[in-house]
Amino acid sequence: MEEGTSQSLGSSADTALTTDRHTDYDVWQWDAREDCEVRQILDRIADKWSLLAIALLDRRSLRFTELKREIDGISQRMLTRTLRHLERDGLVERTVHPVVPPRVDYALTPLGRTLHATIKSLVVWTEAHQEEIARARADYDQREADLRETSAVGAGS
Amino acid sequence: MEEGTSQSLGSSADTALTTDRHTDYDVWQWDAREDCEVRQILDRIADKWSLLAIALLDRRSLRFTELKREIDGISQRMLTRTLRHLERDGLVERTVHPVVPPRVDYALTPLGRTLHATIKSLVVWTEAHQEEIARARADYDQREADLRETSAVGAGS
DNA sequence: CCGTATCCTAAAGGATACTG
DNA sequence: CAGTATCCTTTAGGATACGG
Repeated sequence: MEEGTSQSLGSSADTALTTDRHTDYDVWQWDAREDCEVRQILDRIADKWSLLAIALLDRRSLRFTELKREIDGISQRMLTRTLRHLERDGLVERTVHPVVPPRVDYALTPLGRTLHATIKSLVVWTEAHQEEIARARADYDQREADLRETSAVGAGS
Repeated sequence: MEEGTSQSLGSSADTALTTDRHTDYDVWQWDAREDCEVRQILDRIADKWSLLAIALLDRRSLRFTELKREIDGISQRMLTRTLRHLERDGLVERTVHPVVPPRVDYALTPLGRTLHATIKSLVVWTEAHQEEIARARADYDQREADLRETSAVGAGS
C-alpha cells in the first residue's frame, strides 16, 4: 500500500536544489511533523501577522512605528516578535540608525521578495475560488440544517 | 450571500481605499483581519493537519482509519474536525457507505486538487530556499550570541 | 522611538471514554 | 469502523508597565 514510509526528511545535503523531481515526490518529505522545514515556513507565513508585514514591506521599507500604524490592531509585543522571526529567517532586514530618537528601518530581503511572490499565487487561488468556497459552505450548512430538522421530526415513515 | 466580496485583485482603477501611495495592488484587500477570505483559507491550510490530509488524498481516496493510520500522531478528534472543515469548504468529499461495519471514504474534490497544486509552489519554494534560510538562522543566532557576549564582557578592551 | 518583561485570557489540540 | 463528548494542557497573543 505505502511506498515504504520514506523517512528521508532531513536529507538537506546537496541534491534538493534543482526543482525537477517534484512531480512524484513523497508527501512525507514536505509535511510531517516538527522536523520538517515546510512545516516551519508554513507556520511562519501563516501566523496572524507575518503575511501582512511581508506584504507591506514588499512595497517599501518601513520603520517600526509605521508598521505598527499600518498593521492596525497589532500589539507592540507581536510586532516585535513577528519582525524578529522574519529577520531570523532571512526574510526581513533590520537597520538601526544610531540617532536619537532611535530610528529602525525594516526592509524585505531578496529572499523575502521571492516568498512574497510565491504567496501571491495562493492569494490568487483564493480570490479565484472564494465564491465556490462560499457556495460549498452554504451547501454544507444547509445539509446540516436539514439533517438536524429530519432527526428532530423523528424519522417519520 | 456575500455578493460584494468579489473585489478584484489587480484593481488599478478603483483603488484609493485608504491611501493612494499604492503602486501595486492593495495589501489590505487580501489580508486584513477575520473578514478576509484569504485569511480563512490560509488558516485552514496552515493548521496542523489539513495540509497533510490534502496531500494524502491527492494520491488516492482514503477511509477514516486509513487516514488516521497514515497521519501518524493525529488524534481521533482532530482528524474528524480537520476533515469536516475541509468538507465544508468543498475541498474534500465524504462518502458514507451504508454497511456494517460502516465505511466512509474521503476524496479530494476538483477544487481540493487545484488547491493542492497551488500549495505545491510554496513547498517548492521552501525546498529551494531551505538552505538559505538555515544559513540566515545560523547567522542570526551567531550575531545574537556575539551580542550577548559583548555586553557580558561589558565594554572591555 | 523602539523596544523588553510580566501577567492574563482564549483557543488549539491531545487523551480518554463512550456509542451506533 | 467511524465517530462524539468531556476533560485537560499547552500555546498564541493581547494588555499593560517599564527601560534605553
